[in-house]
Amino acid sequence: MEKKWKLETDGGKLMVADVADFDLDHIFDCGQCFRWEKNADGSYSGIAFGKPVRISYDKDDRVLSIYGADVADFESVWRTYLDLDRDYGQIKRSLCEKDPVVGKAIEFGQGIRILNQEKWETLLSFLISQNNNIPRIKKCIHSLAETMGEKAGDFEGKTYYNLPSAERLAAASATDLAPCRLGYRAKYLIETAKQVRAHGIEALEHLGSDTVSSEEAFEALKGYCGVGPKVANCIALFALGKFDRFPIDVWVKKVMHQMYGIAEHDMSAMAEFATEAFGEYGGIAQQYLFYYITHHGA
DNA sequence: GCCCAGGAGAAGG
DNA sequence: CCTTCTCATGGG
Repeated sequence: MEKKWKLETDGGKLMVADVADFDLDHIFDCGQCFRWEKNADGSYSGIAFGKPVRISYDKDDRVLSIYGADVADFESVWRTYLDLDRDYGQIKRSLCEKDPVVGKAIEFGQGIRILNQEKWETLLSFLISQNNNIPRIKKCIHSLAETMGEKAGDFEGKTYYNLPSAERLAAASATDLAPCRLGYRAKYLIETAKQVRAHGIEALEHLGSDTVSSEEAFEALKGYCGVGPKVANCIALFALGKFDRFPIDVWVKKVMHQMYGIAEHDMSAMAEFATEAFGEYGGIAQQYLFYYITHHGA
C-alpha cells in the first residue's frame, strides 16, 4: 500500500522521483484550494500546515520539486497533503470503465489530485466560498490571514500568514472583520468559530478519522453555522478524506445537465446518479467534471 | 443599471 | 417535506 519514494535534497529543495498522474494546474486550479499562486515559470507558491513552499513538476522526467521543504516536511506534510500514496491511475481507469462520459472530463483534467487540507482552514475557506467566485474567495482568505492571522514565516521574498485560530476568530467582532470584505459571511465565521471553541477543535479533527463514516461527517459538519449540504460536502472531501462526497454547486449542476441530461434543479437526482455511477470515488469524479466545465472552451 | 459567483437560513406554505 | 426571499461584495 505505502509506496517507497525516492527522495533527494539539493540546497533548500526536495526532489521526489517518479510521480505520476500529477499536474500542478489541474491540482491547484480546480477550486479545491485557495492559497496557491502560479508563478511565471509554471511553479506554484503557497502555504499549507504553516509551511510556505514553492512547488514545480517536470512532466518529462516525472520529478516533483518542493522548494523550502526537507525530508521531514515531506513525511509530515507534503506526502499526505498531495495525496501521493493514492493510485490515481487505477481510480481513473475504474471511473472510465463505469462511465465513458466522465472519461472525457478525466482526459481533459488528467492530473487532478484531491489535496488533504487542514480541517479548520477548509471549514473557513468554504464558508467564505458560498455564493462567491474563486478570485474573490482567494482575496478574502488572503485578507483574513494578513489582518487576523499570525505570521508563518518569510519565503522567497514574501511574508506568509496562517489563518486566525478559532479562539482568535471567536473573540473577534464584525467590525474587526470588515476590512476583509466578507459580506454577510463574516457572521458565519464568527459563529462557527464560537462553536468550534465550545466543542473543542478535536471534535472537528475527529471527523477525519476512518471510524467516522462519510454520512456521519456530513451531518456533523452541517451543525456549524453557515454550513449547508454543498459546503459540508466540500469540507468532507477536501479535508476529511471522504472521497465519496459529491458537492453540487452551480457548475456541477450545469455539467450534470449538459453531459447527463439530468433536470437542471434536481439535486437529489444528481446525487443519486453520482452514487450509482461513481460510488466510492464520487468526489474525484466531481473534481474532473468541475475542472472540465470551468476550463474547457465552448 | 443588470446578472452572476463552488449557498445557506429563515419564513411560509 | 417543499418553495421563495434575503443576505454583502465585486467583476463582467
